[in-house]
Amino acid sequence: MEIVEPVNILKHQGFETGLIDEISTTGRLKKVEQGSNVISPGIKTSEIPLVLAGTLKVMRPDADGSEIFLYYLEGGEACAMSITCCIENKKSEFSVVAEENSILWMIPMTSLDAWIAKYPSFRKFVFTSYQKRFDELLTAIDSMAFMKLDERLYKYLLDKKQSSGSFEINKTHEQIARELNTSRVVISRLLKQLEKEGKIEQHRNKIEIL
Amino acid sequence: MEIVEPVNILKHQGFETGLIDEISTTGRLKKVEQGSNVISPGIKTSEIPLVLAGTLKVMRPDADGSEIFLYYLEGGEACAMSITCCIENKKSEFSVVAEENSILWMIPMTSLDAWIAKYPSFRKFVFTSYQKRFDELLTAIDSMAFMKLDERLYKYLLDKKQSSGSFEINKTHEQIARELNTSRVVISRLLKQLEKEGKIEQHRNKIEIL
DNA sequence: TCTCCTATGTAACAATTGTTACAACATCGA
DNA sequence: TCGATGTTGTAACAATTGTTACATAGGAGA
Repeated sequence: MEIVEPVNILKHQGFETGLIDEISTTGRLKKVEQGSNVISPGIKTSEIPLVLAGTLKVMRPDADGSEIFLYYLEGGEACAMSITCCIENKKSEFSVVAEENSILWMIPMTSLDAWIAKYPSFRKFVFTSYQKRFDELLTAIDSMAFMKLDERLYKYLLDKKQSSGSFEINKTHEQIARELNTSRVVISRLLKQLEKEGKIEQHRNKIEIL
Repeated sequence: MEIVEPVNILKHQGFETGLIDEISTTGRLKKVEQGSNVISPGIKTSEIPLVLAGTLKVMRPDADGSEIFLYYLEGGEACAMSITCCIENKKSEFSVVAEENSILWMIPMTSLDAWIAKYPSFRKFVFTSYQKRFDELLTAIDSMAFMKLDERLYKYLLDKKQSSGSFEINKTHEQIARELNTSRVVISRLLKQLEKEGKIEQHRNKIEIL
């Protein structure tokens, strides 16, 4: 994986140098492997993950173990839901998993409130994060409320392509089915249909977007 | 409608007296009639509505005019999505309608950033608002992803009872169908079913929760 | 090479939700 | 009182999605 200098990502957010200093000295670097949990549902966290490299996947679990895909967090983005969780000291009601090997900067929540009060750029950053996540959740709601499964599936594939920058998606039908909260057979059926329509090509463990 | 002294609602949020003064002098009172639009999709707003009395209904529109119900805003609550909208100066991607005759305190966005920097209680208020709305959106997602329509409908009725404090719901099948993004016939069918199960009683333009 | 395991394809059927059409009934105003 | 309009009930059918069962194929490792 590309080696990332945390400070560059922070500068890119338009943070004041004082803030960058504070973040650099109070946070810590964390590397996570693909598939590993960053935040588990039902657990209190005291750190906010800021993505330096890689991609995190945010999921919503329900009572009986299934999890539905919500959105991806990419470079420069922080998990807005963690922020409210931390500030309110509540258990998380979502899960965050590393979609690829990723590098994170973990920001302890103790400093958050002070930074929000002190640095305009940090306020801007936090509110922009909220705005983005609201948009993502609303988009997820749109998909579920207004789109049929075949459209949702195709949108899912395009989102994945977008976030990974690759035309190839290395997932099984089973994995996709779980993220869209349906069954494998249904996904196989719809993928076949997308293939017939010339939108994708299928290989073992791999789907190619055309 | 009950007459409300704005200051009491503000005090109830634990706001500092300085903040209460600022809000009282920079905001304005607004009365809205049941059914009237408070925020329309695609429009920029420069004021945040804070509910003093009554209930607002927040909806998500899609391209072809249908709107799905998201959640209610009740006394003491502010519209979190308006806050990000205002701060980012973006058009709203949702609509807010008065569910009953309501009294609002409109807070101009110009002061927001300063108050967030200055008043800890206001930061707390803003982040609590965000937390609540995230929760509501996640709950809406849960409903759509994991529940069948009959359960969603019953949950909708119970939510409505909860927010209005009344066992009677004055809505037609058609209205309910629109908010749940389905058709009237389907709602009639399911309401009949709920009636047979002894969960509700139906009258013209009115549903009674048992 | 031969198994074993996992991934994918497919058919048949069930359940849920959506659509169309029409009947029955209440309410309101002419 | 008499339409006109809006609300609800119901049947029949279509479309979508979910489930079960089994077949086929590819790859990993003994």
